Amino acid sequence: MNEIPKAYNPSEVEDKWYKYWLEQNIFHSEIDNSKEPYTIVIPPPNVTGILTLGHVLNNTIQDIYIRTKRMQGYNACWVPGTDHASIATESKVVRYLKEQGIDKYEIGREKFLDACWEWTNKYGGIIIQQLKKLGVSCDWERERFTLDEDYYRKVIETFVQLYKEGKIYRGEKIVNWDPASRSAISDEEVNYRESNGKLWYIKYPVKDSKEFIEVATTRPETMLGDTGIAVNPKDERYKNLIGKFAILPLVDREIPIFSDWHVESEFGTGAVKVTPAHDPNDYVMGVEHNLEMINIFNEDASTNHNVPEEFQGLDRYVVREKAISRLKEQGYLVKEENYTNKVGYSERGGVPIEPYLSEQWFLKMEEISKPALDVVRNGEVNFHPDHWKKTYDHWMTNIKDWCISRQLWWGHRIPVWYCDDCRKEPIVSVDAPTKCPNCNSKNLRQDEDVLDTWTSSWLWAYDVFKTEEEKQYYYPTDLLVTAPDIIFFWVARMIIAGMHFRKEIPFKDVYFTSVLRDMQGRKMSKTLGNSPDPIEVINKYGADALRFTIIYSAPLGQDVLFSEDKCEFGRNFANKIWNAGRFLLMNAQTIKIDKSLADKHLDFADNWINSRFNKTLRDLINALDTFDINGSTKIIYSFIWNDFCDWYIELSKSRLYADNEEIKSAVLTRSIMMFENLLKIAHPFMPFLTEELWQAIEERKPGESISTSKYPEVNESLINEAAEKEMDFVQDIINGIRNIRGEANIPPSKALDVFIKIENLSEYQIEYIKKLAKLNSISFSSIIQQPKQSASSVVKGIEIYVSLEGIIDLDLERKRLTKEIERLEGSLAGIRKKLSNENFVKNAAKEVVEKERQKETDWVSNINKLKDILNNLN
RNA sequence: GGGGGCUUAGCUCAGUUGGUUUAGAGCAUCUGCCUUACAAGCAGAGGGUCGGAGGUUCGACUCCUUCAGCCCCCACCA
Repeated sequence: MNEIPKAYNPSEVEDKWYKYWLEQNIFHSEIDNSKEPYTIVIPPPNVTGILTLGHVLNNTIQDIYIRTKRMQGYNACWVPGTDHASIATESKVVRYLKEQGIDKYEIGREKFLDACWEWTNKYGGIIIQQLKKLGVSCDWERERFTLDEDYYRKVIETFVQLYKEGKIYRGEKIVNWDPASRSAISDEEVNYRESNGKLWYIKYPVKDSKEFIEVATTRPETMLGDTGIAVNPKDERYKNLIGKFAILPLVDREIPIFSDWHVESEFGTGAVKVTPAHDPNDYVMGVEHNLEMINIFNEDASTNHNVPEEFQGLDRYVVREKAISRLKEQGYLVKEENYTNKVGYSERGGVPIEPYLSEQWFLKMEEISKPALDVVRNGEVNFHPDHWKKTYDHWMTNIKDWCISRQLWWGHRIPVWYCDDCRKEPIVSVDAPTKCPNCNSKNLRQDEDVLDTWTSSWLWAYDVFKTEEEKQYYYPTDLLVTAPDIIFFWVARMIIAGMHFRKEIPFKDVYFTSVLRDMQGRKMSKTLGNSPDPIEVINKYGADALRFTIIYSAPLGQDVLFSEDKCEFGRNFANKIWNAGRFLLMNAQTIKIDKSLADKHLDFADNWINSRFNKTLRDLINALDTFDINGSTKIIYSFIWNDFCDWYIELSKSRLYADNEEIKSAVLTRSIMMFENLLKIAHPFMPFLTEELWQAIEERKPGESISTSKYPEVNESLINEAAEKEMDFVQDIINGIRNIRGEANIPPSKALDVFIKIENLSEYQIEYIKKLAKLNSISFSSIIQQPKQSASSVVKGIEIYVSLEGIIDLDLERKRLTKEIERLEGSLAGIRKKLSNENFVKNAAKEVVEKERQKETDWVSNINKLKDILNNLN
């Protein structure tokens, strides 16, 4: 290695090492009973999705744990895969076909599914390739897809099992209907958005009277399906009307006026038009009061034949306009007001949902969710940050039955068959029945619907493993890392499934990642175009830089504001490590590496860095254990940059440039060994750079990798307070001199002469101070007098004089000293105030008081010395 | 209407169970440097009465109450 580029170039090394890791099969895990498993299952991205910064954050965190545990000797297994994402994928394919002039319903189920598979095969590999660019160490041999044949079967088996347990039923209910994909969706798939609408006041004539009853509505078009009017039982205004009938304008239907506690007298007019087929609340009232349920919409939310002819076949919003203008013409519209309310949108379809009465399959949740609630409450499953526990608890205790059928084709088809001949009980079976068990008819028809995507992903934590042996070994998994927005969709349901089907928790810890926002705090989204493409960022800054930056800026439980140029931070850090390596390796070309000298010629700098490293390692492991992953990056950063680069390497230079070959070898060998340690602890965060440097340090055996090297262990005996104290002292002296130099703008090329009033300084201390403070000479003795034309500093009671003959600005120096004296006097005043407070002396801990007393004497001494210096300045 | 989170330097954020002088880092700013690892760098400096008010305490960025602002989640006000 003769020429090492000055700057780290990630694009030259990343692909090379990823390929190497795959070739060496480093990420693959097999059952090994001699090792403890450490398992993570990936939150499977949508099969045709592309990588977002959210994925980057979440997969980097998983990779950090997997890589750390792998190096620590665990059998680390990270199972990757993708989700067929029923509705998301299907709507993409529908849109694509539409652009080609092809209609889903015209080509039919089979051809449509062919198109979906084609689409999946075309785009399905993209996100996987992108994840590899990020450097994640998934076991790709275990890659799974929720529509894999055997996985598909598991989903079906689960349905059948639940059906047999009596947990699944079919029923007609109001569901959230997505008119764009013409399917039911679950409550969780509806997003509510503020919308500026109107509140229309409409009067309905009361039958056999001249009176009117006035109602208010945000959705006048639904009046075509009105079958009642409700008022609060206590509302005096309407008491006389209860039991009478109103005549529905435009339709001419007689509808009953009744009372119901759901109605709030204060809102609107206090009278509510009731449309049981198109409003969940009205539905409840409809059932209680035996109202007619008139469905006025087709599946695409256009009006059907249940409305008067002039309104038929129109889009719901067209009907709204038309209804209003008719009402106006006929004098029924009283007034309209601006009104802000929340409108539910389909998460995938992006259009307002329509509450819609239809026949669907439901899963009873109450009973099966109980054990899942317990394990979170009692801490078998831990959330990080743990305040999500509350959210979880609230949802779980108010859980509703889950609508699991979707009027879609891309997914797991519901394993239910109906006999067209006897029309008895539906046949529920994993394998297709050949004949009806009741009448032997072969006229069987399978349910057209598929299952909600999440009925496949809730099995993910264990059914990604194919055999029972593997499930026994790898399950429960250790950690789940996911975005908090799928806590109900996925996390809760996985815990439910784990507890119900395997009687075991699916994972011990759940880490909820930050939500990524742009620098204005807006959520990153495709439509805003404010989300940088991670691959472009990787190409520009490097995968390691992106990984480190995003983790460094993502504190647990808080949103993170991110922009591409923040990655300069990570890039600079990578470059810093690169150059530290470059320095060591360049020296290794001329200085012999000799591991037998590793413990020879130790001085306090060596003891200090060992001490710092072991403390750092201890802190780092603790941070990872407590899921303070953001903190862990800070620990690594400051050790590498400040301790190792700024001080240790700089200190080692004076010994590396001396002429004792053995000392040179000892120092360089040690430095490189320390560097290797630091590469190891940084590796899970920045895998590519660290592998590149680790491989460059020495000739490695074929197949060796830092990924499988042994993670350092804390050696408490190397934690050395004396060495840290000594280092502290030397650093203070150097900083004092540097401050004088900086303040006086003396260029580093001008070597200074320094006098220190101290009895003794070791040879190393002298060398280090000279080197780092750029001194020409250093004189010390306990009787040194303040030289003329010198600047001064008092460090830990020790006077330091920097001779500045001919260049000193006495005014400036006086100012500097005065400022320092004022600073100390300020602090002293604070301490004295404390100490003169009897209660403090009486109540505070003895050590604290003692510390303050010590400070007082120290500061008084420093101040006096500085005052003398100031007085004698000439 | 409930629940949760946030508010510390111009910007983005640290600050562990309340007690090392005058609260830290990175970026940005200013000054001096191409010092043979790194200008993506080195050295130095300036910059914050920790959102407001009150309280607990010998002592509060840290604990409590309250107010204000911002953000999320949940909930059947048509």
